[in-house]
This record gives sequence, structure tokens and C-alpha cells, in this order.
Amino acid sequence: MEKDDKVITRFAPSPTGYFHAGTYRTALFSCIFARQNEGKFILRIEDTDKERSKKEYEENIMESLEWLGLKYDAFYRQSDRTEIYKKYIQKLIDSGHAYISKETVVATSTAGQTQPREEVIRFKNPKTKVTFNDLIRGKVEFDTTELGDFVIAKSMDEPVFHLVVVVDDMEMGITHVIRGEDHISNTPRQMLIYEALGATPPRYAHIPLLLGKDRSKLSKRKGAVPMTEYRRKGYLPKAIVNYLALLGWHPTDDKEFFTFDELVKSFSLDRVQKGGAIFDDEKLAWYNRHYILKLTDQEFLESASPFIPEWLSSGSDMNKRLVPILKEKITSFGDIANLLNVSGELGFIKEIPSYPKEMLLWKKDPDFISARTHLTKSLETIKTISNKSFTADAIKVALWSYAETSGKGNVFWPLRVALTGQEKSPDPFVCGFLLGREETIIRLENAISKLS
RNA sequence: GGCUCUAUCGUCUAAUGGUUAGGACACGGCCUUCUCAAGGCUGGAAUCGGGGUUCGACUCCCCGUAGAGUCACCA
Repeated sequence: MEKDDKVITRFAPSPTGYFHAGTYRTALFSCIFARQNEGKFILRIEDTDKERSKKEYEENIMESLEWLGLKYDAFYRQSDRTEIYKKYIQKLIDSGHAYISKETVVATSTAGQTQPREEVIRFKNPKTKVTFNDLIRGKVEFDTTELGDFVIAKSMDEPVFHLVVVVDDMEMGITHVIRGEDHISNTPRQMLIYEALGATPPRYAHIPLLLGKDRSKLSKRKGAVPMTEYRRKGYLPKAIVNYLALLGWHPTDDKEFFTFDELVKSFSLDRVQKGGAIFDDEKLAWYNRHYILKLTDQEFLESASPFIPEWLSSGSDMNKRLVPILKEKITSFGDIANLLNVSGELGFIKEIPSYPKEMLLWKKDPDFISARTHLTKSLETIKTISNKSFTADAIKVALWSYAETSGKGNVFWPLRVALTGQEKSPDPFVCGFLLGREETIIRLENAISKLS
């Protein structure tokens, strides 16, 4: 590449399935590379296959890119460019590099495949060896003889993949083609077309594939999770960006948290891995937890609001009180609903589940009498706190010395169960705070009466 | 099967001829603790095999083996 050439990269998905992690990472690397070279990043929808392309998928791609914050500088759709391709097909025919081929159509009806035409346009294969220097893999060599005269168009108005890719990359001035490794065997064919057109091919960088648990390519067909699904589950875009960038690329040190801008600074193609990487949901979850924990309460509320159940969101300042608790309990915002469900860990807020009185006994050690004594004492103490100053801290301070002398477990366990009716919950002070003074007192009285 | 690519803990990866082979996720233990989380500390866990090259190979070369990708009038 010449020094004064501006870097132009592109992301060229076909709208034939939902946008998933593998597709996204390719787009991400392309975009980052363009940004760090102060170049341009182009989005091009490759919808020449009319049967398989769906508007729904195109919309899914656009929605995902926007959600994940990937910005492009130009947009093209191949179905809008038929005339351009036609010109090039004609040019190739005129120069003897392509020809109209009469096909012997065998009447086989392969499922899912379109009916063969009687006439297609084929590229005249010069049967040479092509070599290119992949930016990630180094020298790659192919003998194109075995490729035969491949089809570049079904008709003058229906160009096919190899032709449109080359024409577009040429016309759009693409300098670096960054795409999945599954395209590596397409490269020689495309280079042949460049040569026939008298043009210089771009630089190629074939990035390793994202793999499923079974080590096979993450694909639309094999049920790769659409990115919009992560949006629905309440994942943070920055967690996804961070995780996916580190899948197949590694910085020079052990830094593991990157914003998009930091990636632009640190990324380099020659530190991209050669082998495929398994997509690990658990590590993504860990990144998401990390970023959720780092959110301010305000930010948390903003992101979480679509996920907070109605009975809560309509209510006062409960949300704010809940934020710190929610933050440390959830992996994604989608967990909030389950947590606040009647059967969830925080379900006691809405309604206390019925519980056996035995549950009030801590490790079955003390008897009902002592549990009752401690609950009564706790109730008395809590009643001394005014409604206005009824905070978790205030409750804790008020009860602490008594609990220390009587055994914290003896006091806090029955108190917590009285408030929540659950084996697991946040600590009793927070629970009291969440419930409010009035409800706290009611639940304590109920528990005490159970033990009478 | 042909062609192409790849090969370090279970997973993601660091170490581009000299390290006790490092980090992260996950897992185990301990601490903290009324429970559950979170947090802190800590442990186990890897260079696919065989030949070379070299004083010395995770690292370079060759041969195997394994895995993946691709072999459409899909992209």
C-alpha cells in the first residue's frame, strides 16, 4: 500500500440469517482497523441471492450494529447496483475473460437449491498459480486449475458473489479486506478476476473463525445466538465489544478491559490469532458482570429500566434502594425479573412466602423460646428508629451490640427469616430497609406470633 | 476424498532460541460472614507425536496425527 493511500475497509454481510457473534467480530476488527488508520469503514449488504436474502435479516444486522455502537461511513446494497455489475460482466466478456456458457441441465431437484439455468456466464480460468500474502497468515498459495471456469453471473442482470465482491471492492476503493477464514479459499478466484480486470487486489486478512462448543464454525444454521438476543437478555454492548475483541486478538500485556477507543489505540492485525476460538458464554457473562458493577446507580437504572417489573417501576424510590443489591446479584439485566419473582431471591419484597416456623431456628441450635426472645428484642429496638431515619445502617447500628452479646447468628438468622421467609437473601438490615419500617414491624410481629 | 488453514492448561491466551511455561474464565480450598452473593487470598491444570537444526527448542525445518474451513447457478 502506498503511503498516501487512505485505508478503506468494509463489512459485507449477506442478509440470510441473524447477525451473531462471529459476524460481529469480523465487523468489529474491520472497523477498528479503519479507525486506527484514520480511514473509512463501509457497510455493504450482499443481497444478490434473492431467494435467501430477507429484509428482516437486513434489519437485524442494522439494529445490531447500531446497538453495539459500530458506525460506518458509507452504506451500499448490492441489489441497487445491478447496472454497475452488468457493465463489468460485459467488459469481461468483451476482453475474452468470460463467456456465456450453454449448460447441460440435469433434472435433479436438490432441496433448497435453485433450478439450474440453461445459460450462465462463466469466468475463463487461466489456470495459474496465485499467491497472496495474508496479513495474518503469511504466504498462501493456490493452484487455480482445479477451480475450473466458475460462474460469475446467472445472467447479465444476476451477478453472483465472486463478481460482485471484486467489482464493489474495486469501485469502493477497499484497501484491506478483513473477513473470516472461511473466505480464504474464495480469495484465489477473486484475485483472478482482479487480474482479468487489470486491477490490483487489496490486502487480505483472514481472521480465524469463532467456534461453537463442538469446535465447528459458529453459524446461523447451527443456531448461533443472534446478537439481538443478548440485547433482549440485557447485556451491555461494551461487555460484548470487550469480550469479542479479546477473542482472537491479544494486547502486548495482560490488560483485559478495553473500551472501543482503547481498542482502536492498541489493536494490531499481527497480534490476531491464527486458530479458531470457541465462544464462551461464561466469560462473556463475567465481562458483563464486571461492567454492570462499574455502572453508577444512575446509569444502572437507565439500562435496567426496561427490565424492572411494573409493580416496582411504578413505585416510589424502591428502585434506587434496590440498585446496589441488584448490581451484585445479576449477570445481565434480564435476571432482574427472576430475582424479583415470587420464587426469586428478592421475591419477599412484594410478598413474603409462607414458611414453617422451624425455619426461624438458626442451625437448629437455639429453641423457639430463645428465637422468640431475640425477635422480640429486635422488634423493640427497631421500633425505636424513626420512619425518617430507617436505613440499613441505622438498623445495623441499633441491633449490633445486642447481637454481639447474644450471638449474631442467634439474632440475625431469625430476624432475616422473619423478614424474608427465605433461606437466602441479602442481610437483614438491607431487607428491613427495603421493606420499610411499617412492613418490617408487621413481619416481625407475625413471626413472633408464630412462635407463641 | 482434493485443496487450504490451524495446533500451549477444560476454555480464551502470554512467552517470536535460554522463564520455576505467565495471565484471565471456569473449577477446588481458605478468609470474610446470620444465609446467599460480592470481595480477598490460594490450589490443581497445558507446550499433539516423531524426527531433525542448535550448546539450548513452546518457539525454526520435515514427517505424521488431529481439528477446522472449503469444494453451488450461497455468500
